[in-house]
Amino acid sequence: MAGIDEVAQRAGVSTATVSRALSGRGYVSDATRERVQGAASELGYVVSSTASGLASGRTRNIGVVVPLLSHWYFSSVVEGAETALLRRGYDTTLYNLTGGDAERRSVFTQFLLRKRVDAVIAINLELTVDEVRALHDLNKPLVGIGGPIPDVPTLALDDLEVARLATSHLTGLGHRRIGHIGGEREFDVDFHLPTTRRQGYEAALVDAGIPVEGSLLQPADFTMNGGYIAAKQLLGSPRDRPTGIFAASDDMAIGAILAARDLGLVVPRDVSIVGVDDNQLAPFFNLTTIAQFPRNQGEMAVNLLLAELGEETTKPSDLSLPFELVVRGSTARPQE
Amino acid sequence: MAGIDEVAQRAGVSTATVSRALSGRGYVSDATRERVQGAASELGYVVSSTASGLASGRTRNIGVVVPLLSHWYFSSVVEGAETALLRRGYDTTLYNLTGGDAERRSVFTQFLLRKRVDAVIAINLELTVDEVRALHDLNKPLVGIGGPIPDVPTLALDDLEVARLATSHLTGLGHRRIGHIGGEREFDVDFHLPTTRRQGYEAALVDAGIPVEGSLLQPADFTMNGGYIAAKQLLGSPRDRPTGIFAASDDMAIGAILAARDLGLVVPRDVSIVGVDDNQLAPFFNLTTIAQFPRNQGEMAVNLLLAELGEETTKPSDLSLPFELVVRGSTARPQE
DNA sequence: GTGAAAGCGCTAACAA
DNA sequence: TTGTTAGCGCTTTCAC
Repeated sequence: MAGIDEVAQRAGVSTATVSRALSGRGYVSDATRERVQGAASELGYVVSSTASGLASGRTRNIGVVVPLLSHWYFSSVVEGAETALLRRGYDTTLYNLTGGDAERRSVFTQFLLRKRVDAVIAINLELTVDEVRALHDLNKPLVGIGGPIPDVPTLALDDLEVARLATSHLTGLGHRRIGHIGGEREFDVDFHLPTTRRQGYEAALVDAGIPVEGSLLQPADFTMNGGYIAAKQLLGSPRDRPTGIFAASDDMAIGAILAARDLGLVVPRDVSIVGVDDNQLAPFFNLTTIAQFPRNQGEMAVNLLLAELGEETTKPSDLSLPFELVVRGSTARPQE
Repeated sequence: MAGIDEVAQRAGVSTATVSRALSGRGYVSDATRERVQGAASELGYVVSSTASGLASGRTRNIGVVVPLLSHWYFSSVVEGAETALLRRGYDTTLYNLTGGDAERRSVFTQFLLRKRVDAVIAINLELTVDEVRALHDLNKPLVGIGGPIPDVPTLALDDLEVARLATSHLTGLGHRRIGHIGGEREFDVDFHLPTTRRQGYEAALVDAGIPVEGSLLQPADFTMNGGYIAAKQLLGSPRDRPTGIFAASDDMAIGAILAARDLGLVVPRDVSIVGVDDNQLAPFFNLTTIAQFPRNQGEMAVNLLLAELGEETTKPSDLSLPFELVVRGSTARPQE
């Protein structure tokens, strides 16, 4: 494969000029630049990332670390980040931490330190002080999604407000007995998302002057099956059955819809159900939900990171992630 | 950060010996190796991948190319591949082709050619001759999943047999009127998977002496909603309604289950339904299905690829991917 | 605006 | 088994 000297020769310039022309760093006249670009493309020349990386210290590669990939949310965030990076000429190197502690340690003490990446995006990961320091010592910027991480700029959803909005949608419709699915202590990893959403639910009840009742809280594991089981519990007894349910994820909300059907209840006539995510199944189940936008989140993280790397980019001014109530057919006024 | 000379100095050897001790290439006495490894870990030394890559021509990084990431199947395959690679000390660089033609071209003419990766895994991608040649010219091995690609070893599911097995399960139970959801011409990309599965369905019918009926074929787009609509069509008319349905994916099969319920039919009493995939929702819906194992597929591809790169590994002897009938509660004998 | 030349931090002949 | 040394293919300083 053609090297930089062949391009230089063909364009009648030095290798230094080729480098400048192709990377956009330093002064090159327009005429020369075009000549070089022409020569490069005729030869099918592509800069060697290893040589360029060694000489410059920049790899044009970003590490993306996820706790899990085979889940709608994470794969969508990664997809959004990868697309944004590719557009800017960056590669995306993926680290999936599903393998457990030893794997996580090796990623943070070996893989991320071998200078393959210029910077790191950490998705829904509570990084330790040591993990952050190791990266900062190497001068690798770090951006988080799903925060907060000390000393790391982090994009985060305001889960309290998300839950409050979802629940207020129900109180606004006139519901007074509202159940909540989520918030199991056991699953309270990841920045206490389940707990925070439960608190948002409670805040909305308080806002509406409704007392919080322990019996209306059903812990679940954020799966459809978990939501199904929890909803059966909530909806099973005919007396003082809730007329509305706020589930902390769409999967659980859909499980709740299916549980309601199995109990002979009609949604939303007998019970209104609202979720969080707006995942790919939500439209099919006609689910009212609080949408979040994972692809866009990945892209925002990229913009934030590239700004730290000194690239020209539209740095997000606000680190709070957007969300939005999407009203579909699973919620309505309660029956008289 | 510590460099190789510091390690060499601390261990009292030359940099060449450090390189050999840490990479495992070339002779080093056990005593020396341990001394070097000790020095390296005390200093927190990690080999620079750019320097090592430039000098050796090996990057210890594999490119994984997918048409789409935010789907259970693809994210699971990538997860399996990434885990297997990480275990072997390799990084995984991800290329998602969702962006369209221009993006695909840039990936194959720029990104993959900049020598960031040693080899490439292509998932469910019909590569062009040019794309394959560009990689082979650079001496980058290539392995496919979901094959066949000319000149490229490819792991593939025998879709004809998968569909035949699913359908035979129904004929074996005594079903004679069996509908099929899938096989829309429009979606017949990706190595004709939909068409092949339809042919397997037809083959099983022929095996059982059952004539193929056009009215029992319902095209759909492999989504839950598509399966729902198709099943409504198939099950809507009470006379000569099929007693069994083979859907070419679990998502469609689940859509069919929900359609049956909405029509007042009980699964499997009134209609048996079988899918393909064994995805994360299948157990919840108690769906009988043909399981495939995407994580394992990613791992197999890695083993195949590492063998081509000359690494010690258990090279898969058989390029056909395993599948398996999983009988759950959505299939039963037809009613008398 | 462009060229000459000195590295970037390793690996791999080759020699010992 | 280990050390010496010449690159790997670029980028960047400095001089012009």
